[in-house]
Amino acid sequence: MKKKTASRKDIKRTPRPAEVTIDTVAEAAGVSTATVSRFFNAPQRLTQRTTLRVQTAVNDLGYVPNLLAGGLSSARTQLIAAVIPTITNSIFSSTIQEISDSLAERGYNVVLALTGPNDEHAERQLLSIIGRRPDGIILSGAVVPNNARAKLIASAIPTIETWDLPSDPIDMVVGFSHEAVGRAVGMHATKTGRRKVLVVSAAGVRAVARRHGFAKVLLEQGFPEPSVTSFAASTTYGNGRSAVAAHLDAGGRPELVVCSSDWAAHGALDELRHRGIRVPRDIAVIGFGDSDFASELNPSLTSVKIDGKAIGQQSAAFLMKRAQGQKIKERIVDVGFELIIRGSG
Amino acid sequence: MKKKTASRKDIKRTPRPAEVTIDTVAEAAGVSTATVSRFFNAPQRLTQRTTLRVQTAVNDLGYVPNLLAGGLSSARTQLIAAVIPTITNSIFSSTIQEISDSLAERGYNVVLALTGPNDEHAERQLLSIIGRRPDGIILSGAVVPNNARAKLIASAIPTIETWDLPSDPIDMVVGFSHEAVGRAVGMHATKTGRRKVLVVSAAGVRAVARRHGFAKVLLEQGFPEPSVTSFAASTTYGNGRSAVAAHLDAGGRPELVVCSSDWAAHGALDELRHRGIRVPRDIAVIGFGDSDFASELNPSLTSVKIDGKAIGQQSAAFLMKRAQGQKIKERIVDVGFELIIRGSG
DNA sequence: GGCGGCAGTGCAAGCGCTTACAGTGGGTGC
DNA sequence: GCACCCACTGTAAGCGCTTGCACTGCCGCC
Repeated sequence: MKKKTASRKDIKRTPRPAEVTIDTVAEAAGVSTATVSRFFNAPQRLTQRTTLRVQTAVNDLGYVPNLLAGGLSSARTQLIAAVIPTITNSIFSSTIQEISDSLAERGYNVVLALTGPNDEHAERQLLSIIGRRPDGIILSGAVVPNNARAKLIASAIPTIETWDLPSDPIDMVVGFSHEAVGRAVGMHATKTGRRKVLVVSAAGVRAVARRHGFAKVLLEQGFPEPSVTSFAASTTYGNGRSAVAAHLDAGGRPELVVCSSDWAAHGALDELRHRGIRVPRDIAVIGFGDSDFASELNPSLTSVKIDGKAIGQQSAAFLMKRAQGQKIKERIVDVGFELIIRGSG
Repeated sequence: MKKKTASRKDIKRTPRPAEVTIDTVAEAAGVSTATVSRFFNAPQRLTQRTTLRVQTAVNDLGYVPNLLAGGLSSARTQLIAAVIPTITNSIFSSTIQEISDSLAERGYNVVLALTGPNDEHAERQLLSIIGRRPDGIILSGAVVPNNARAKLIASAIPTIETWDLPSDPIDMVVGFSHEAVGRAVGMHATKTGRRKVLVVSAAGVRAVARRHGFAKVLLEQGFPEPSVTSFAASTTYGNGRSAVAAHLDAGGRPELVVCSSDWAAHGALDELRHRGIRVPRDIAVIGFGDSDFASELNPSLTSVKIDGKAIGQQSAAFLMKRAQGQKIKERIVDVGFELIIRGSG
């Protein structure tokens, strides 16, 4: 539908509150906007004299470049999205911290997408994240719904799945096999001959994968199926305590308690001590995560160490390579894990 | 400098990889871009028929609106910045989580600015955050350098200082008085008559404020000055253990150990038990933060409860009010705290 | 039958940057 | 002395949205 329209040149609209823009600075410095832009993005291209003039104008005006405009124009947002279930007690925080630390000086920021303890908000969060056109997306512990997965792929945003080794990766992967962790713990358990096991586990897919790997080894070695107490979200100190208490009260007499987090293991340890049960003589305890306190407990806690910081470093390196337009041949990195055997068993 | 330039109409530039834009959708749906925009931002303004056509086009094309462009155009980014020292073991995570949770369904995302355990990166991070033009900035535990403070004010971005009650606020405040917390703990200590105190404390300004409030009350009541063991960053389980161990080994015989975190208190508790010292009979222990495990320890831990979630809720409410253009009269909210006295003293 | 009102939609001017290309001027080689 | 280069700097066309106004057509009312 065509219609004749008056010229807009002379139409007054309510203007939005003026902002100090690159034009303001350019005028003040007596240069073009391109030069001001270069001052921030390619300073080595300017003469010292020009640099000084722009610097002065920037300081005088207190100019802070609008990264939205810059990002829109350059198609580089300097934004990395971190997709995790929750930020509270997150085992992934070391990874995020490392990514932020190693990329901050290049001007990157991390934007969070919290998908909820059970991925309730995964789809909504991912859509909104894709809308922000980050230069990279780090997925940790969140399950990506199919619809979002398709959009993620279509978006062509570099994506890294971490803390796992998915069988059908979206793009890049930096992680380890939870199944293998479970098997390693299982091997250790069978080696020490502890037949009756209580597993205190979260219900998430990774915790379940570890549990399966663990149980598999036990069964293969002719050990009985372990008892399982499962919790909806990630396991806490309180979960560990109450799970052990309930199990014992119900007449369970385990020789080993395997927990899906060090917190839970810590709670288990305290509950056992509280009941006068010796660790590891009567019952051994194994955690997961090798938290900072694991080595300081009494007895010190046997646990599985994951190098979350290394995952962050590798992920950051991947993203920087992509940012420089390099192709990455080996897109899957297994950072492995380490079973650290300490006093608790 | 004017110069004659050829018309650019016919100049070919290397085009950037095409993106599905609002124009693509508009064409596919047979409507204008304005209508597509309204489909996302004011759906109630469209007829059902139009809505359907746009919806179909959006689905077919897998269109995800570019929020950078939208933000630039509307001057609303739907981005909230959270400025905190570190994401690992952060006491502020409950606040951030709550802000994200309560604002996510309105399309907001949280972008992080990690200033470092001792605010090393505060200035750089704040500048980059201001550049992203968030709709709000939540400051928690970070000390804002003067230069950044000036730019923050000039930016006119709604800013909320949390977890403290600054004497000269930047804008809005949702917090409590650390000095008052210290005094409350001090009152409790003097009431129980424990004269010799060891304080295990972080070196940050808020922990120091609590320590001062605490010491002040002790001195006022004629108690001796407490001993202090100080740690650079936030205090850990290991810090608590080693501080207590070192103090006792050096011949200290405190009647009360006050820690600047529940982690440290937990470590202190374990160290005392390890040495066969009874809590609270011989030595009492007090923490800070009322972590989830505080009530589950043996003995349960006396601690100071801060409602971090409430801080998040109030902050989110403030931001939404501002977003709707409302003026806020009472810009300072004291959420208070609660000394929870449990078994440890 | 004419008219005002109104709901729905379109037009097109920005939002504040980046960057491909185009000038400009001084230095260099012959 | 002149042609070339090269290092800097400027010009201006977008980047993909939002939104103030304008326009259209339909309804209800007198």
